[in-house]
Formats: sequence, structure tokens, C-alpha cells
Amino acid sequence: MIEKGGYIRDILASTAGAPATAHGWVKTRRDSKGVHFIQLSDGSCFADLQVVIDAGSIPEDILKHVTTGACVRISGDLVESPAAGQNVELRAREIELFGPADSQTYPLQKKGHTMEFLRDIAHLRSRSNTFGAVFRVRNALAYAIHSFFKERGFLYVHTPIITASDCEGAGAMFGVTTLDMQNLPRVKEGERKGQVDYTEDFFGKPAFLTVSGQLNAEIFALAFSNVYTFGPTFRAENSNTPRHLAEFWMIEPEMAFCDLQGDMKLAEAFLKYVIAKVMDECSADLDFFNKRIDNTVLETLENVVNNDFVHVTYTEAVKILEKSGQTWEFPVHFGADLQSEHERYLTEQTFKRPVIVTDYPKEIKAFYMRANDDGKTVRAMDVLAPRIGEIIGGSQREERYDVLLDKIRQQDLNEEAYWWYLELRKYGSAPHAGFGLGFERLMLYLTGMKNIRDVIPFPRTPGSAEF
RNA sequence: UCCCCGUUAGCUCAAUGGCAGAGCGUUCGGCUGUUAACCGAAAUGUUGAUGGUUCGAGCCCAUCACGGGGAGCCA
Repeated sequence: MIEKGGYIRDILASTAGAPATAHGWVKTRRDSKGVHFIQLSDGSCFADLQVVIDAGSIPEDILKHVTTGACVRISGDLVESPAAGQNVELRAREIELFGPADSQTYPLQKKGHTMEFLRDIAHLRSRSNTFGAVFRVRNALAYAIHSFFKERGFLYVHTPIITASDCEGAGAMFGVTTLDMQNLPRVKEGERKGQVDYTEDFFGKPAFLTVSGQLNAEIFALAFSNVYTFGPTFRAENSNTPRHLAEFWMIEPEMAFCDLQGDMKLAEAFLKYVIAKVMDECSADLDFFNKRIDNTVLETLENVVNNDFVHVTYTEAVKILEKSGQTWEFPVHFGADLQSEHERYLTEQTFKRPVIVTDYPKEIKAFYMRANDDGKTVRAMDVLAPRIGEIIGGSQREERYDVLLDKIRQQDLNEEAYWWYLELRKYGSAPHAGFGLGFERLMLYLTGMKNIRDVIPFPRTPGSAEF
């Protein structure tokens, strides 16, 4: 194991003049007459360690296997580099070959790969510059999220992955079962005769992978005041876009004694905090994204950190869109949900930064959102980001028992399934609010990457669950 | 799921219905310290699959598979 201090990140940060040992994978090799150059990476930082090998100093039967993709341990002396491009370099004395990589078949070259090709070799793509940067940023972002909430006293709650409640209502769900699919037990008699007999199943009833931890988080918010979840989430929607995954990670804070204003305030502080943190900790990686992936990324992120978000109500947004003079594929009018083209116009043309749209018509939002006094709208908010679209969706929750019960009945939901959700309003209810944020969507925003499949290690999408 | 585009060497892409091509990578050789090194040479093909049209199909037609962009659903 590499001890602290032995990562290439640490070696590059140390001063010349001492022995050093590096472990890693060869990214490229350049040969000249009297000297060989190796770029070595162990994933600990964006920069490679340049290793210099004098001709004849390493046995030929080892050196010939030190090719792109090979894994080695190299011991030598850390010296000042005479050439531009790096401060220090490792002058090799001894090389131990762990795993060669046949250069005739190793698929990673030093240039010219498309994201689609790299996705097909997801077991090797993490060794590339781009995916090294992506997953270091992903790591830093995850830690930044936890530290944001920890600094504010939030309790981190592990909401269940498997749920037997069919009331989550946020899209199609994956079933979870131990029944023999080739030989399903059937109900023998009565009204449900012939249907699958779930009393035989593991949980005694149909079970699913969670589509949201929100309802569970609300339980904890009404006991621990401020809580958040951060975990995997599953949607069985047949969505084929650069913005959707069947398995993704979601962050869901939930705050008691909080209204929509407080919710928006937290959402904005959250985005600014985590972006600033990643900019601070992964500057080399972000520089790479700005140079090779999207040359507006740094400018965009600085803009987000340094400016207040724009707030508009749904009603105002509709007016802006109506007056825009644009021709829309989907007409704009009060009561219609905002389409992608509308969101993009608001974020990319009108305001050119994240926009929080609030107070949507009740008909197009979920039953649990708190009704406004106008009788037409609910206290919902969507944070829209340029290029990404909806990055956060949240609301103040309906805390009044009677109003919530009415909503459940009006929308023809199964009242009994929500018994515990209703009881939260019966015993010690409190105004509360929260939001859901797609972790990978935030990754897209931070990195400038174009496809959500390229910001998660092993993407799961309709028809694809490789690796 | 719908609309549009695509699938040719390891990769990125060319190729009027008439001999299958280039760049990169790889291999070999050269080069006094390179930075996506440079110079020279060589090897590399079931043109996504299955049918069809044609004297002749990488190219035209049909179906399917896979990929990309847009849309819907949403985070």
C-alpha cells in the first residue's frame, strides 16, 4: 500500500534532492537516443510524474515492458527538472514491473478518444486524463456536500434503498423480488384469483428500489430539525438522454421550521459552497476541463459563486416568455409546465445564470407541496441552470393535516398508504421544507462534461448495465 | 417511447453503384532532454447483422441491433 507521503501528488510537491519511490500506471513513453521519458500516474492528482531513464540503466528485459498502460514501481532520485513542464522529475535507478500491458492491444492511446469509445471501456477509462479529473472532482464534491451540512448542524440520515410503500410517486420503480420469475405463485381464490401472490414474496408484499428519500427524510426532520440524505436513487423510466440515469445519487435536505424562502436560501448557499470548495481543491482538474472539455466552465462557476441567484415566480417567468417574441414549440401559458426550451431561454438568454422559479400552479406539482393562499399555486421551487436545466427541485411541504388529506383525496391517491405521512401532521407537525438535487447533474455543471453517463463510474441506463 | 443522424483498420474519419483509403496508434529503424516529441519505413479490413435490388453494393431498399443529438418523463 502507498503510505501517506508516497503518492505522486506528494512526490511532486516535495523538493528535489532526495530518494523517492513512485507506484503507478504508465501513461505515455517517449524515447530519445540516450534517454527514455515515462509519464507516470497513480490517480492522486492531475499531473503525471515524469520519470527519466538513462539508456542502459535499466535491464532491457524490464524496460521493454514499460509501455503505455503498464503498472510499475520506480525507485530513484527526485531531481530538479532542467526542462519546462515540471519542477521535479524522478531519475530512475530501479524499476519493478507489476503488470505489463501489451501495446498492440491496449486500447488507450494518448490522444483522440471519444467519450463514447471510453464508455465502452469503462474498466480502463478511469486511467485517462479526463476520467481521472472527473472522479477526483466527484470525490471532492461528495466530501464538500457532507462538510456543508455538517458545518450547519444537519443530521445525515440513511434512508432505505428498498421500500415497500408504493406512495413515493416520483416515477416508475424497479421491482425487488425473490419470487421465481419462471414460476410465479398465484392467488388461489377470491377477488384477486390468478394474480401474483406477493404474500409469498420476501417482504410479503410488492417491494421496490427507492425513487426518493424525501418522505423518510421528513420523518427525521420532524425529530432532528435539520437532516439530509445522500444516497443512490433508482428510476425505471425509459429515459434516453444525456441527463438521465436509471441509478443515480441524490442529495435531499429537509428542514423543520423552514419555509420556501429558507429553502431557497439554503439551496443557493449550498451550490455556492460546494462549487467554491471544489474550485479550491481541484483547480488542476478544473483547469483541464476548461481547456479541453468546455472553455466556459471556470467563468460560469465563478459567476455562480460571486452573484446572487435570480428569483422569479412562475407567473413572472411565463410573462417573460410570452413577451420574448420567440416562437415556441410548446406554447407558453399559465398552467402549462415549463419545457426545456423555456428553461433554457430563461437561464441562457434572459439571465445567463442560475434562476430559481417559484410558486408553480398546483396542478403541475406534487400533492405534498404547501398550498399558497391564492388557491392556485404551491410553494415549489426549481433551480434551473444554463445547459443542464433543472438541477434542484424543492418545496415547502404541506404541514396541515386537513389540507394534506384533501389533496390526497383530490388526486385519488391511496389514503391508507399514507397513514404515517399523515400522522406526522397529526402529532407535532411543523412547517418544513426541503429539496432534491441530482448529484450527477451537479457534476455536469462543475465539469462541463456533456453526458451524465460520463460523470458516474459505471452508468446504468435503459438497455445497459455493463461493468 | 417519438423525431433526426450515424455504424468502414485498434482509434478518428474519407471513399460518383465499378481496385478498400488517410491521419493517429502499433511494429521496425533513426534522432544528444522529451512534454499530444520529431524523421523514415512496414504491418493492419467478415465495411454492425440479416434479407433484398443489381452484371456488380461500403454506397440503393427493408428489418433488426448498437451509438449520438433533440423531445417527453425527471434529478
